[in-house]
Amino acid sequence: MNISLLDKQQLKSGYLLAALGEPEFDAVLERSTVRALAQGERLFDQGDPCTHFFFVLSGIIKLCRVAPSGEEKVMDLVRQGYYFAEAVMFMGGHYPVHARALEAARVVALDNQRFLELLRGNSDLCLRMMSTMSRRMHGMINEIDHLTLHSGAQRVIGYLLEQLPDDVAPPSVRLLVPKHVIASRLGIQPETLSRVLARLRGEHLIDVHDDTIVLNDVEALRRLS
Amino acid sequence: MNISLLDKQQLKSGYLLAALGEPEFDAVLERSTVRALAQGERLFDQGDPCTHFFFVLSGIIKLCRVAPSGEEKVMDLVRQGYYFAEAVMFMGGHYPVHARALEAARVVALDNQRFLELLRGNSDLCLRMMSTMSRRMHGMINEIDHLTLHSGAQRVIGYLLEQLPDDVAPPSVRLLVPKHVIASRLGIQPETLSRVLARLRGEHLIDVHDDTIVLNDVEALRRLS
DNA sequence: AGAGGCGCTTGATATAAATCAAGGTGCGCC
DNA sequence: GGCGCACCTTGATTTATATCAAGCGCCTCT
Repeated sequence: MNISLLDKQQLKSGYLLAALGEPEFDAVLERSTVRALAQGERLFDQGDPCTHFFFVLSGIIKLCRVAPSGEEKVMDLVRQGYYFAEAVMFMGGHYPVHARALEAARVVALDNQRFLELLRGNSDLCLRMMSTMSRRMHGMINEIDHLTLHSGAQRVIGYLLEQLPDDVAPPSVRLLVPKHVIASRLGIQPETLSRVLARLRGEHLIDVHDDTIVLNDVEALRRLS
Repeated sequence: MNISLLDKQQLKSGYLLAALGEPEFDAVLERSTVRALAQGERLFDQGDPCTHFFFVLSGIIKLCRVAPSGEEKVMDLVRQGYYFAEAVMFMGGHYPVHARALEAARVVALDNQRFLELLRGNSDLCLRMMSTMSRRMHGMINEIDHLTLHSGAQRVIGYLLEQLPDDVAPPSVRLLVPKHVIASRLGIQPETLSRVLARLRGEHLIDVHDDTIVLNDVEALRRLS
């Protein structure tokens, strides 16, 4: 599928490509395509040869690993306006995770070869790329920290605080994905997530209405996380 | 402390700087210093302003986080010939972990500002840097995977196999750091590590002599990991 | 309308790993 | 020498979380 003007604008507004001039930007687009994915559709599997990286135009992409047992760990949930798999191109080879559309989604697939050519001659773009990668690494360090040094309940609270937009009153979070996906993201079972939320509700720290969670005492929650 | 010729050679043989020509390499060295650290000595703390990244000439550097409770999680153990904290410079700000010398160590401290200048004009160096960062990210993905999808015993086995040099017979691993450090690295308690090793010993899958572990059945261990 | 399926919750039970506790070994140091 | 101190091991107990199981509300499809 070809790329509409609107898509182009969205793509260019992302941090990574904002550094590019018109001719370079067009050069990237030349070999880029838009992929529309149905709910649950596969974008790539772990181990697939890595040829492209991606930008999310709409919808949510789930990046996950699956254990031999079939159990699945959600590594990341990528939303509109974010990139993913951009770091893989530097090791070539294969995608280290599976990518699935959690809901109907549209992504831009950017050609690795073409982009590497561009990087070779544009160290400003390189620095942006490295900044993006660095940010991602910090996120992973925090994730490892949380998985090892914090309890399940603490990770849940941390997730809620992380998702909290800083402009809403009362402070509240919309869960945009099914709870069992969030549980996997946090490395706990759905039952455990349910119980943690029930406990927090019992302590009047939060209120739950469908997929909206109101944080009644952000300070107290912050102390607990 | 100044940099000896031998140190220079070691530094230059690392992947990252191997791309540099003589004048550029000298430019990097100009603002670099060698730091000798005693056992247990602090190199930097989490939150310290990030001004340098490092290369290990000798000894072992421990990168860790510590929980409010005081409990410590070893994020990485950096050996001779490897870099660390090189990705932090792109986000500026602060070190995300503590760095300590596990044993007496010598490191080269490379000035971030100077290195960034160099990167700005050298996209070949940029690509090497990105490759290094990409490799590190893959390691972190695997770490998160292991922490969530594998049991303590499986992580221990995975660690042993990872450390296994591929040229020794019989297949064996020298633990170069105290066992409680490895336990923290794996996200388990020292007692648990001890028990796992005892169990594997009981099943004749490994033999333990002091800090050397002989893997009697690599294939079987690989199946278990 | 009824059947089936999915997502979620709640309860009962099981289990891996942490914690608590004690003892052993080796080592530096007074 | 012998005392204190890491480091490690092993046993007993506790605890957080997973697992198993059942039930509910909601949606879709026939």
